Amino acid sequence: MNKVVLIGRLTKDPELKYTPGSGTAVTTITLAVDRRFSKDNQREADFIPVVIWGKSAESTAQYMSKGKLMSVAGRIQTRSYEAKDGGRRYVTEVVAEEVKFLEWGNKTQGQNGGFAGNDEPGYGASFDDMTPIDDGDIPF
Amino acid sequence: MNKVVLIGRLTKDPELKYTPGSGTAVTTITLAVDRRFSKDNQREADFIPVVIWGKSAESTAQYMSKGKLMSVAGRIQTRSYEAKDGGRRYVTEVVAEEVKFLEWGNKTQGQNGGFAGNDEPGYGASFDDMTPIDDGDIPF
Amino acid sequence: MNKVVLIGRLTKDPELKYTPGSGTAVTTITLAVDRRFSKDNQREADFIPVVIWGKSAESTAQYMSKGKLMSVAGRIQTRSYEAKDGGRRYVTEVVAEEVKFLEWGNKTQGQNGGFAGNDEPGYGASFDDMTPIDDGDIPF
Amino acid sequence: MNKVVLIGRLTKDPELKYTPGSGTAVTTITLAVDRRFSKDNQREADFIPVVIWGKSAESTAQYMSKGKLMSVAGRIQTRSYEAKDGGRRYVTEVVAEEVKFLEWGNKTQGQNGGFAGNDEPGYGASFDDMTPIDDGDIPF
DNA sequence: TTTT
DNA sequence: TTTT
Repeated sequence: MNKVVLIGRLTKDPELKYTPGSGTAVTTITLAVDRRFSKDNQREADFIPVVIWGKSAESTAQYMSKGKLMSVAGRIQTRSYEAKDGGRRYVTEVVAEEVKFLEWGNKTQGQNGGFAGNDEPGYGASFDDMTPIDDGDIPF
Repeated sequence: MNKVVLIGRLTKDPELKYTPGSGTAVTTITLAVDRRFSKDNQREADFIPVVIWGKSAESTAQYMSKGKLMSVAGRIQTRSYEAKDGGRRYVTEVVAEEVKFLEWGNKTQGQNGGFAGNDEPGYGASFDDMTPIDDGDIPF
Repeated sequence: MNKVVLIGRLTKDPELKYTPGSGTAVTTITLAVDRRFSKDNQREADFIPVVIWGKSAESTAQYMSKGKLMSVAGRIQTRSYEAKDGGRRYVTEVVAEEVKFLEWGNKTQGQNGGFAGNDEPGYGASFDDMTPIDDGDIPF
Repeated sequence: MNKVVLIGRLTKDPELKYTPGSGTAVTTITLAVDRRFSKDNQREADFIPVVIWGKSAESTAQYMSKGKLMSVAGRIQTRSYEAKDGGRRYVTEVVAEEVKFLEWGNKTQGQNGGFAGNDEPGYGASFDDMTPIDDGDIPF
C-alpha cells in the first residue's frame, strides 16, 4: 500500500519532455503544499517533486502554470542515480496516478486563459488515463 | 492537503534518538513498500524514509525490528541540508502521524517476542499520540 | 487505519447547528464527487454525507454555499438510529478532520463574496483546529 | 478525488456471488475498523461495508474469513434502492480498488490454513487486477 | 545502504 | 446484524 494525496501550487511552469525510447510524455513539477502548523506563525510549505506520465503530462503542460492550484493522487517512488561527483544520490518523489486542475491558466494564454472551460473558474478537470508506461527513465 | 498511507517492512532495526534540545524521542526508519506492477516480473519495492516522533518513536523502537510489517499514515515533508562537500542536499521523507504494528517482535526478544500481547500474533496496535513537537531538528 | 480524502461540490447550502449539550458547532453537508469512469459517458457523481465539527463547521457555514468546491480529509464513521417506522437505519458518513475551501462565496454575500480574501479567487484556506468534541450526538 | 484507505477485520466470512448479467465475481464484506479515540475508554469500531469486484472478490472469499485483518484502498460510492416498505434507502459503501491480506486463513481450511504461503504468517498479498466491471448491480 |  |  502506497498512497499519496496532495493539493498544492506549481513552483514553476511545467516542462514537458518525451522519453528517448518510446516517446512517452512526462512532466516533472514541484508542488508547494502549505503546512498546517508552523513553528512560528509564518507561512511554511513543503516542496514536493511530482512526476506525471502520459496524457496527463501533456494536459498539465497545457493547462497549468506557475502558481496554479492542482491536486495529485499517486504513490511515492524512490530511485537513485549517479551524481556528477561520482556519489550516489537518492530521490524520493511522487508519481501521479490522477491529477485535477483546481485553477486554470497557461502563461502563454495570459493569466486567465483563452480556452474553453475557462469561463467556469475553478470548475476543475480530471485526467486519469495515466498508466505509467515506465519504459524508460525520466529523461532529465 | 498532504496525506500519505504506507504499508511496508522495516529494512533495518529502528534506532531511537532524542533531540538535543527538548529531548523529544525520534526514530527514523526506512519502509520497503512493494510495488504493484514491475517492468519485468521480479519483485520490486520503494524504500521510503519515515520519521516518527514522540511516544510512537519509542513504541516503534521497542516493538519493531528489521523485516516486520507496519503501516504509517502521515505527510510528506521536504527539507534540505548542507552536505560535507558543501553542496545542498534535498530530502523528501514521510513524517508519521499514526502508526500501526501489523507484525510484532523485537530482535532482542527473539523472533517472536517475549512480551504481553505477542500471544495474539498480528493483533495490531495503534499509536497516535504523536503531536510532532518539532522543536529541534532531527539529530542525525 | 481509516482515511478519506474527497474533493467535491456542496449539493446545498450548509446549515450550521449546535449540539444541545455543550453547544458544539456542527454542520452536515453532502459533497457531489465526480466519478472517474462512468458506464456510458454521462457525468456521474457520488453524493457523500460529511459531518464537520467545531470551528470548521462555522467556517464552512460562513464561506461555503451550494455548488462551491472544497476538499475534506477525514474518516468514515458508521452509526445507526431508530427510524420513525421503528426499523433500524444504518448510516455511513465522513467525519471531517481537515477542510480546505477551493472556491469561496456565501449565498448571502452574493455569488462572489464581499469579504476579504475573495479578491484572490481559489486562493484556498485550511481549517484544521477540528478536534471532534464528540460530546453529544448530531442534533438532527 | 475520492480516496479511502482502511485496515480492519472482517465481521463475518465473505460470501462470493456473481452478477446475473456477465457473471462478474463480487464479494461484500464489512470491516470492523478500530477508532483511535473513544468517548470513554472502551474499544470502539466503525463497521464499514466494502464491495470487492473481480479476481479480488474471489481471492478474498478464498483466503479471508471472519476476524482476519486486511487492508483496502478504494473509493466511497453512494447508491439508493427501493426498500420493501416502498421507501428509498441510501447506501454509502467503499468500493475496493486494491486489497492486501494481512492475516490468512479460511474457515474451511482450519484456523491457520493449509495452503502454500501460509507458512509465512503475515507475509501479505496484494490483489489489484480489479477493474470494476460495473456491468450490473450488486446481486443482493 | 535495503524488506518478505 | 458486527471484528480482535
